[in-house]
Amino acid sequence: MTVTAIQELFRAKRLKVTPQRCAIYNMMIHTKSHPTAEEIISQVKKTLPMISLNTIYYTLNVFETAGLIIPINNTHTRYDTNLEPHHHLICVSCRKIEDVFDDALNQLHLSQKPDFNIRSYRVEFYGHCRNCQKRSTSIPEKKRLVTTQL
Amino acid sequence: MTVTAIQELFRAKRLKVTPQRCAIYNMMIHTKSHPTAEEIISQVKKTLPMISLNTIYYTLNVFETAGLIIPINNTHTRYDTNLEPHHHLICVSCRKIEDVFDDALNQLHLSQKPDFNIRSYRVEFYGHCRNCQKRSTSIPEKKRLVTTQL
DNA sequence: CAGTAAATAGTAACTATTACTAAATTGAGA
DNA sequence: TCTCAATTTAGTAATAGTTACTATTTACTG
Repeated sequence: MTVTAIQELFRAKRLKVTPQRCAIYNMMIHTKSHPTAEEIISQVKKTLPMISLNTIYYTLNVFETAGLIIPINNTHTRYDTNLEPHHHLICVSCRKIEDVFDDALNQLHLSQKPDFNIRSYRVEFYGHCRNCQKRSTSIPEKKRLVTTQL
Repeated sequence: MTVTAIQELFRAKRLKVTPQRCAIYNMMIHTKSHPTAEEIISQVKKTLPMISLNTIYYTLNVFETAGLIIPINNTHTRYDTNLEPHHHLICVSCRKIEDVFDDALNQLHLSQKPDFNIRSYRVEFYGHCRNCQKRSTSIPEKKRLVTTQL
């Protein structure tokens, strides 16, 4: 993805095009790992030395709200005693986690990666729950509101 | 699951049987949600008022290492720009996240829950990577070592 | 029962993230 | 192109989830 393609993507999402945003997104799509905020800033600082962690978090929030990225983890660690394959519906807006029990999903196999000793697995569906579909853009649990439509 | 069954489970895993552990595990398997440490302690305090958050975290760590629970989230939020269905191998020991691209896994469907507007999904496989299988019990990224075998 | 290794709970520290805000920058319209 | 309003940036400070350290207590082994 070229820099101009990134700019077009931002404009399509009604996001302002700033050097910081371009650098952050450019870094993120060119890394194979799933970077943390710290990993992002350490890379981006090579081209934008003055960038703050604050901007990283703000921008990640904007990207997430715009549907450009998905956070894999989340602040509050949640624990599950059910080790059987079962699955989760995660509302990206209000963060609620709902269980799903589905036979077809309980029989997944992974032929590749034989050297990885798999203990369990789960499927996470990301989307908007019934409530958050009504409220459309609101983000109840996160206080900082970003007025970008999804 | 009865209290004696819990005690037997602990002994089978070579964990010491303490009132705190029994109360924590008992609370966790009797809740449908995926409780956070805060939610756990607020419940457990009803029977063990003196229990500390410290013990909650220590015990959760023990349970996790023993393979009794799986944390759904994690401290460092990781971000992913790849919104296409793709998947992750997560080492429960060293926390490394590896990508998996598998055609069969990219065609999952969820018939139930029609009121949840799904944007994307992913499969997470939990287990031990090649390196951590050798080292068996070590937990590189977490500093507090729990000498419980898996 | 006695000895020992692990567990508990308290205090303090750490660290990822968010809040607040003044200054700078972007994009839309004149 | 210039101006202006609204957003974005980056700094400092605060918050909150989690971990570190440690003295005391408790649970298991023999």
